[in-house]
Amino acid sequence: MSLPHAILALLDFEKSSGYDLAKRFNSSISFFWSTTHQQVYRELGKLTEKGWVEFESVSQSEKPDKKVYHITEAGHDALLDWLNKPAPAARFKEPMLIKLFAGRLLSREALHEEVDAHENRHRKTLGYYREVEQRLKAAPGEVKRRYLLPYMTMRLGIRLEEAWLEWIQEVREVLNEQKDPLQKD
Amino acid sequence: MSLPHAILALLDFEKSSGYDLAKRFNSSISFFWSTTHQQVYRELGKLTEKGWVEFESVSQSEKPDKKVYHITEAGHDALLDWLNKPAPAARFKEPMLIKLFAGRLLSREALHEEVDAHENRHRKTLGYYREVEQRLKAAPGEVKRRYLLPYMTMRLGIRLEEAWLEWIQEVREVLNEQKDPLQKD
DNA sequence: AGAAACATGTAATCAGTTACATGATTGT
DNA sequence: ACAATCATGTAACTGATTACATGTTTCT
Repeated sequence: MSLPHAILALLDFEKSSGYDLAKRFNSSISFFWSTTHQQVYRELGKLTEKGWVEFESVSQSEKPDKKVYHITEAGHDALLDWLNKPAPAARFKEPMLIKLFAGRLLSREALHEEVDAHENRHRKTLGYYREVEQRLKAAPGEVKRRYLLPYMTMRLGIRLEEAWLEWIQEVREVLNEQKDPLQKD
Repeated sequence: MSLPHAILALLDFEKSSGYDLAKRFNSSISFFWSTTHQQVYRELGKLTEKGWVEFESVSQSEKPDKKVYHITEAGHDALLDWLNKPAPAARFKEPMLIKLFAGRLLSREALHEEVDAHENRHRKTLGYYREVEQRLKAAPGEVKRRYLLPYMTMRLGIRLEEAWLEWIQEVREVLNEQKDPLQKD
């Protein structure tokens, strides 16, 4: 029930094509909402039927046409309605933690590999957020004001990534038996 | 593709009924995998057909019968196969952050309400984890050894909750205009 | 007396993923 | 030559949620 409203929220900021929306989902806000272009196209069809969005076909020279969607007044109202209700519960599914949970069935090497892979992934993501952060800090005042709350969502992303990386260090120490976290020492 | 393996991982630790599995999902490991009893029952049916789990009906005096499921050798093998493959990607969906992202359309009061509700939720969860942590630290050595890696997954839960709470403070300061995080001062 | 917890499930629907399909342009 | 990016979509399937259904015991 949140995807259509996430799309409306993005379009309310800036009109864009389905393809472009999918990209926005999978770059800037991927850490709290991700999806595929297939789902976006399907959802845009439903939103068009409801009259919450409309599109103009833009023919680009030498490139395939694109449909640039924008939010309508009815769509804006629907978004406001949704925003004024309490947010649905979060859903977090992390298969890697199932592996760690049952990790006593794996070799130390296999566990280290998994942990290394995750460290790379999280370092990369954190690096990306910090880049975006620096770019935003260098932007004009009006942009900063407009993007203040979207930026705050990214601040959480940064804090969560930092927490992950600290935890990964702790796991490594435990795997190497340099630390026994359940002893009260 | 991870739920059946999450069930196998839990059963590999300790046999239990469908009802009980659902409870285990929604208490100890809910922060990285949650589900409903309906889904668990359906999945247990499939796992039984595959021969990866089996059950015994236990008639309890004065209570309805329960089916106590345990993992089979084939199930253990299937779990090991899955554990030896790289973990699928994580999925995190947090509707509250959609609200904050589009928060410029809301009143300051509405935003504060949402933030307060989240602070309560995360404080409660963190309190619960810390209780479990204290109980584990007081447990016998064999229990500690057995639950070392499951405990490490909870350690991440603790760190993520702490990160959320710190971030919520930051959001509050920004909403109260006590802080402008995009100024490089 | 009523609510919550114990215990199991079916049915219907909704959300999300994977596979397939097409065709042009740009970069290595 | 080959991969990647731009740009759009359909179809099939799998995963997850919500509503419904039943009956007991224990707690307030």
